[in-house]
Amino acid sequence: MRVSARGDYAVRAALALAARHPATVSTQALADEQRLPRKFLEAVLADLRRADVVRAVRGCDGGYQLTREPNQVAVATILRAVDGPLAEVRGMRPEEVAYVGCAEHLSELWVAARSALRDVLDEVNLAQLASGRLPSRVRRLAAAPDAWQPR
Amino acid sequence: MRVSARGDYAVRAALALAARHPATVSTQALADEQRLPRKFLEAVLADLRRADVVRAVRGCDGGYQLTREPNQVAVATILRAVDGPLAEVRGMRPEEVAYVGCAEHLSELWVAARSALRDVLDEVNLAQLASGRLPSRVRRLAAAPDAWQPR
DNA sequence: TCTGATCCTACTTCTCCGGTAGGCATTATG
DNA sequence: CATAATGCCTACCGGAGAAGTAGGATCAGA
Repeated sequence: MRVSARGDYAVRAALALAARHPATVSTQALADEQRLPRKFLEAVLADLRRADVVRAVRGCDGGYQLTREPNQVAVATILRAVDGPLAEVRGMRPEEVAYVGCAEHLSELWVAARSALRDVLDEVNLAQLASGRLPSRVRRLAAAPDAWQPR
Repeated sequence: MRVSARGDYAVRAALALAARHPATVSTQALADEQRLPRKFLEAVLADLRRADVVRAVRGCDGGYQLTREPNQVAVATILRAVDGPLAEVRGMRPEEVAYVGCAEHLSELWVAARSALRDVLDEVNLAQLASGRLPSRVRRLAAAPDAWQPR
């Protein structure tokens, strides 16, 4: 799982918007609050707008606001909007890579891995993440013995 | 989760080696069997050798063999050997990214996602994958309602 | 009209990815 | 000893994407 700077910034900006929902917040304010490069964030927010996650208000006193309630926006939705699909194998979707011989069951593994990812990222929304009240299954994953240890 | 061509090829080559374990198999034979570009596969196998996943036998009739039994080699081990860590956020490990304000709980989410990935990729080994006898938890993930549907 | 926003296009710099080429080192076999 | 098959090493290439940056056009409220 590779979360790019775009993905990271997008989630953080969305969280900042969720915290002030339904107010309108400018790029500058978001950038200051989360210490993000403003111009780059602009491009990221444009992605979120095209994906209909946020709405833009132009002109003086403009900015962005979430189009839905924070508890209706999954983190996965944001990540998909700025980076592509959650899981890819050689640039293709896991279910569409074909294997021969002893590798035949490999697609099943990739699909299972994606499914595991979805069970986390599609099930956590901005309201939960902002408040720290994550679903119990997710909390259990993060609390696993070596979860915070690198491998 | 982004599995590169390197990762995909590495797992498939390892599976082919597992199928003939403990025989020695040449790069050419592996490439033919799984239809992989031979020269590129050479570089991938070099990574696996440096990670001590396979042993190389030089000279005429040389090739590669697994250093351990197929049921002792996790898929995650192979992926880490050729692509880096399973999970990265902005090029860093999930546990070492720091957040301020309303994004404070974000690391917990990243760690949970990595943990979910590990629960799949670290728990499946070459013997299971070659035979298709995946752990029940993994099979259940792949059998989930929309697991094979793109999102 | 002025000001503070978003929006759009373009550009840069750097790194990685996928792959290829050629030659050297090693070893079993005839 | 010669040969052929193999792994090993270095170098190279073209394309794509990542992470920003720059500058200006456009829009709306005071």
